[in-house]
Amino acid sequence: MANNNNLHLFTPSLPSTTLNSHSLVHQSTQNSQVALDIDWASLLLASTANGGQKPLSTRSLSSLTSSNVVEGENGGRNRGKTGGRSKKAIPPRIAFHTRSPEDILDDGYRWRKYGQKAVKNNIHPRSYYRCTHHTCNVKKQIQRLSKDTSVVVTTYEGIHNHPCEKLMETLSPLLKQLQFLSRF
DNA sequence: CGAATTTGACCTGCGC
DNA sequence: GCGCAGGTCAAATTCG
Repeated sequence: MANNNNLHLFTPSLPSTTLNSHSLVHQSTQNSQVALDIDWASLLLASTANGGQKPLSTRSLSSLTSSNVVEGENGGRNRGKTGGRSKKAIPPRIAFHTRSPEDILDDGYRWRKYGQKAVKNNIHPRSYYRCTHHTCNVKKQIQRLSKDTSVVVTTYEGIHNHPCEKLMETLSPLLKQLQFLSRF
């Protein structure tokens, strides 16, 4: 893991699949519960700042990362045929270890699955998700550890350019009320 | 019926 | 250069 300049690895374990957008409940190996507050936005920004320093060596972290996807258009079949692959953008990546019976953590965003792949040395397949927001190409990979099947590794790639939908859902009535009250 | 998921094919990068 | 492994696409299928 020493050569993962671009990947931040956290190992909180969740008792449930609910991932609050601002905090995690961290369960250590001794089963003692520790509240862990995380400022997600600053985490993401921090990883961005660290981002473009050096190319991430692929296939590291037991194949958690790879591909250095070219942003946006030109995916898929006709790639490379007509040449001209531009410089690779290396999006920031953050990996979470979570102890959960469920694979998919509810992080407040909506994700659409676009692939699943069997990974070497792991009986569990890796799932690939993309944010469903049309202007947002944040991706995440979900993989269960073969050693400890109760641990799910979630790797986020990129930064959301839109607010968390669930958070906005929760906050919008409050905001409306605030706006109403501020008129007085 | 539209949205989401599944799944096989295809593409790319890396190691030998 | 070749083969392997990982990542993505898109048609088919399933689900709400």
